[in-house]
Amino acid sequence: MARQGLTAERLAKVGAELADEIGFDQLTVSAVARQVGVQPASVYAHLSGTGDLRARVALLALEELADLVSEALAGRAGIDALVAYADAYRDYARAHPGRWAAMQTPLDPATAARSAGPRIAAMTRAVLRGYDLAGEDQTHAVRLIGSSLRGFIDLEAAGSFDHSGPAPAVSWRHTLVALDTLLRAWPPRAEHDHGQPTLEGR
Amino acid sequence: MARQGLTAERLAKVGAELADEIGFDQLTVSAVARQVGVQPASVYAHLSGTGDLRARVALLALEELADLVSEALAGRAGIDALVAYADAYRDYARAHPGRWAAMQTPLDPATAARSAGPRIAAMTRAVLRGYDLAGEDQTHAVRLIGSSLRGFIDLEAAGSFDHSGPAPAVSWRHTLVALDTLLRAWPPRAEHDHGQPTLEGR
DNA sequence: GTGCTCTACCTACAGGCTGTAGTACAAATC
DNA sequence: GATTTGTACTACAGCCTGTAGGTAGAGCAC
Repeated sequence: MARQGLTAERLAKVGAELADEIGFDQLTVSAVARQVGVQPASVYAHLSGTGDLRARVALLALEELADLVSEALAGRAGIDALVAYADAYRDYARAHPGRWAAMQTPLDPATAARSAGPRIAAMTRAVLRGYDLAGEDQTHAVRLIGSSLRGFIDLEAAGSFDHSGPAPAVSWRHTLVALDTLLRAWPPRAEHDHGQPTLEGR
Repeated sequence: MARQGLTAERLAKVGAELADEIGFDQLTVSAVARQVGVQPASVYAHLSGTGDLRARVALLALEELADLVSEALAGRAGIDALVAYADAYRDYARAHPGRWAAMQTPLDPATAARSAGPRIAAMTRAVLRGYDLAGEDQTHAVRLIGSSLRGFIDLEAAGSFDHSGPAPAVSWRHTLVALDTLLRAWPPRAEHDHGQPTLEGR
């Protein structure tokens, strides 16, 4: 009855917190409405639906992560920058699993262009400035780093590392050192009996 | 009216195909019922609900992938085995996006133990037998490989590589060569001005 | 073939979520 | 105080889940 002062921004913020608690795939218009103590229909005055809600949470998460990465990278280079960059990702994902999940769902191209995604991409390339990479090699390196970090974080979040060996944090450190090693020696060369079979297609 | 001969196995198979078409997150009891031309309630005679349906699709996908990987690895070692292993993963994910997504969702521990997951894990370690890794190093290597491949495949599926540089397949080859290089030189060592800052915690 | 049993599949329904239409009431402006 | 604006409401239609209880076909005994 009394006005709550709902806005799309506030709903996105509530949605982000709720996603961290109950999981991004459980995030619905109804859940947000319940959380702020309002009827579901009222939310539709500010959001166009569940898809809109989730996209806004994703945008919010990208902004937050971009800010954290930006802060982490300040004044660092080489492996220090790489570690700071990677830790910013992993720390964020662990602290905010719902927002992390939100960031993984593809945005439509127009929205993606307006998001903080490009800002993050630029910082990723900035990390690689500490290494000696030119042209396409840089793209390959960006993709390798992105793949490894995202894969590790997803597997850790899914609990895939829970039932074996040393703590994930130890493997994480090894992974970062390994990536640093690779970047310093880029491009990698297959030195194998058969020559370079892997670059010949199948 | 006429009997369809529904079974849990057949429903899981239909579910797998449907997931590839409409997306794993759109896979519901209702959708499967529609697909086989039956009332939703009838499906509950064979499955305990949407969760059960999705878990069965995941198990089916794990079996399929395990068979493919097993076949791909036969008679190969070293980088050839690594490439065959990785390509089996990527090919499967590209051919069956819904089943790939199904495999990513965590199963409950009891089900996971009975799945083809352990079989796949054993084959992953088999790939590493071509390299000289002992004890914990092997675990770290398994995790790095798993992370990199899964991350790459997920990013490619999400379309993250669509708007830049060379074709993903090119980066994929580079990634595999890079991983091979790393495995041959394992453990990686940080050779940096500051010593080994990354192994000291933060 | 008649009757029995099992079970596959059905209709009907309760409850939750989405999204739309139309309404009441609070706040801001004049 | 009257008007305007917009916030939040009730009511509803539609789809999905999952349960309860009923019908009919398949296989078997005789």
